[in-house]
Amino acid sequence: MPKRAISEESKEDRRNFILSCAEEIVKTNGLSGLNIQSVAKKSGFATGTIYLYFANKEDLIAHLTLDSRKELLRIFEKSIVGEGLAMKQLSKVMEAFFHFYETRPHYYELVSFFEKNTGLEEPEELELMSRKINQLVADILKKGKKQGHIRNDLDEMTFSFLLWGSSVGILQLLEVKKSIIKRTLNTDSFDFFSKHIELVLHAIKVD
Amino acid sequence: MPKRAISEESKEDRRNFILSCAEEIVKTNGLSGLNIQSVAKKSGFATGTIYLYFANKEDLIAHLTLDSRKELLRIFEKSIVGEGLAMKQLSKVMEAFFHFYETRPHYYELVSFFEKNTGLEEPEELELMSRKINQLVADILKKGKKQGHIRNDLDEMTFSFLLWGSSVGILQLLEVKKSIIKRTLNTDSFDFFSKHIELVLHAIKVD
Amino acid sequence: MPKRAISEESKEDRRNFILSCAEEIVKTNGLSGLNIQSVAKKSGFATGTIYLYFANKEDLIAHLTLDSRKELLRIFEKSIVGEGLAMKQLSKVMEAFFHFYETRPHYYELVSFFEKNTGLEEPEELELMSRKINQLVADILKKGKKQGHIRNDLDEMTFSFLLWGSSVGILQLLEVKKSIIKRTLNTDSFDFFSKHIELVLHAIKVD
Amino acid sequence: MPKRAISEESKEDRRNFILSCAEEIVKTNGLSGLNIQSVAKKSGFATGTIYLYFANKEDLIAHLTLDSRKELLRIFEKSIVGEGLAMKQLSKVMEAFFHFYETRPHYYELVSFFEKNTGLEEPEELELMSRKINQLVADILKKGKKQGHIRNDLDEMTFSFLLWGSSVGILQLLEVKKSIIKRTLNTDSFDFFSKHIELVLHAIKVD
DNA sequence: GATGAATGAGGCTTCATTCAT
DNA sequence: CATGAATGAAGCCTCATTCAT
Repeated sequence: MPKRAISEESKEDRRNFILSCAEEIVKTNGLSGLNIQSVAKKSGFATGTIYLYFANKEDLIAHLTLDSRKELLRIFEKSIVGEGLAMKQLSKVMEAFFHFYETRPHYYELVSFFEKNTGLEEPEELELMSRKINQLVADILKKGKKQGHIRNDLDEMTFSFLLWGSSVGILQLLEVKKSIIKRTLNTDSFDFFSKHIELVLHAIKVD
Repeated sequence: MPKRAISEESKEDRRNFILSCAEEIVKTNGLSGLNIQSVAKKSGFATGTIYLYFANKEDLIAHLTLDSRKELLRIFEKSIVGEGLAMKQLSKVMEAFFHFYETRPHYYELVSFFEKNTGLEEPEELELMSRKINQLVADILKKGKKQGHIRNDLDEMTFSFLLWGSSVGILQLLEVKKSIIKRTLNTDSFDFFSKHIELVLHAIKVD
Repeated sequence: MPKRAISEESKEDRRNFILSCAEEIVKTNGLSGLNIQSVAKKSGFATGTIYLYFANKEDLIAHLTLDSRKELLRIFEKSIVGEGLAMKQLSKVMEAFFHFYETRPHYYELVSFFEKNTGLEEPEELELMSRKINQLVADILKKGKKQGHIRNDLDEMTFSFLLWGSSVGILQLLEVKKSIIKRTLNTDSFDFFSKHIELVLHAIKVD
Repeated sequence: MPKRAISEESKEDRRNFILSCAEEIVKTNGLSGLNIQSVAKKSGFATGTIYLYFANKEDLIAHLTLDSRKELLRIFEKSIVGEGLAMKQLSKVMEAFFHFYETRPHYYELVSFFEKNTGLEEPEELELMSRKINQLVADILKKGKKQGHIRNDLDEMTFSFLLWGSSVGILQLLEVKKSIIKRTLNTDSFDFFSKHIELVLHAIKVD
């Protein structure tokens, strides 16, 4: 059994290694710059070997996305530790999102990959992570309501979706128009995103 | 009715026809499903003919985007006609955005095309349209401040960018997760987007 | 008749104009950069119009070459005027060749065009000009023999061909390796070609 | 007999095979008749396979040229073996050139390929071979001077370049005008080229 | 398991030439 | 005569995937 366990483990390791290589490529060249040959080269494996670990390119991308979301959930959970106030927690989560995003300028390409390709559904596990992230935000909301700081007439799940969508959209905008925004508004990216946070908090707080 | 004028006109017509064919393809198959050959086939022209009207594929995409933005501006302008209150105008503009978007599920792919391809800058005219749209929103804000309905401590341009980014993001989310949202929240797309409008208005209104 | 004559003339003019435009393109972009569309654009005519003056692209190139050779003959003839000594005349002709060539870096592409395209024969008129140029050199040789300065055991026509071939070859080499030659030999193009002249004269002179 | 070595070797073999197929095409149809598809077809590989062995068409042409030059150097070296007199060696080298060329009517197209395409530089290795060939001739010259048979006032490198250029030019002329030359001069190609050799030797010999 | 050579369809673009007006 | 829009074959190159070893 030990032997098996070891090889199981190393297989998992190799899989993760390939994934990390792929991620680096996406970071550098964007999703469109990702191809199996380059992943093989970077990881030191042969082309065919990649297909031993992933059914196809799409599967690889799915796992790339999944990993990102897993990490995002971890980051979110860490960000609210030790903070009692829901409003503050929300703020922390959003800031964490900003920082997560900043190191992954091409992340939204991954996120949006699955609907760009007609008929492609998100793999199940991927959706699970999304739901967990959603739940985390919804829980904060609920807590905020109890604390009396957040409007009671606000569906938690709806807000969670809206927050996600709007935040991703603004980070995309930053990615696309960073220089224009900087020039026009005379602020840096974080200042800009902070305004978003401020507006969101304002929108949901009890007057 | 000089001959010149006619041919000029019909040339413009054919150009627009090609553009509309391309748009249809994007609608159906997404941007990644757009290729010159398919545009040629759909429009009934030969491959080379497309290149008489557009310098290359990128140029065609640019004009696709440009046309969309032009129409969006038109729609925005029309949406606020006859409405005196800034808050109402903003609401109308956002609703118009929703309806515009609903008929162009792949529009954001166009919008984000130019930065996904490293080094590709937005053509000038394209940026001009963006600026005009931004200005339209900023003007409404300014008016709202005068009317005393919108917070004075809100930079108009910043808000304009944020509104754009968040709205596009939410519409993307709808596109990607329409069914999940419907299932989870038990609402339709417009209801969902209306919540976004409501939150935005709440965020900026004078208490 | 006047009218006809005029239009005849202007037709010839337009033809020459097109030719000069084509030549300029070859000068700038090389023969491979020459295409009917660019000739049309540069000359201000429509694409189809070019085909009213030249049967096809090949025909146009043939006339381009023909014109060059005509001018070359003119230049050769002028170069020997007023010079009585055959050896000096030969020297003058070769110098003239160098200068002619220098302003037409892509001339040899034209010269060699006709055999690169399998089965293509030189148009008759083109050959006539070649023969005339050959004759001019042969005549100088004959004269030089009479003057007692040039070896009698030298077939004039053979030499004429050899001179042409070797000189074109050396000018091509200069074109291709100008910088290497300059660097390696520490001379300029004319110095280099002068060595060629010197060697040729040395090779044929009576000891 | 390690497996690695075998596959390495066979890979090299296949590469050479592709090269030889390409060479045959150039021989038959000229450089302009060379296209990747035809190389693939002739070699029995798929289009994409060619790109496993050569980065692009240009690279393939470069190696075609390189191979030719390598062989030319080999031939030159062999041609002078066992011959002590520099003048005789030069003669042998030139004869060898003639024979080499005769079996490669399109060789000069390869040689001149790299400058016809603006901005295209000769690959380094290619230049190295040129330099070696040049050096071989220069060495013969030097030796001839020592032997007292070749003029001392002759720069070896200059002569080497001139010899190359003139010889290539004459062989090109032969290629283009073989039939005219035959008809006009009543000699065969080798006789014609021999005259060139004779003139060159005459030009450099000590009187 | 691992390899990596091979595949070949697919996509972009060019350009000589034609032809209806 | 002149136009210039249209053609479409041809060529370069990429890359997801397969399969024999």
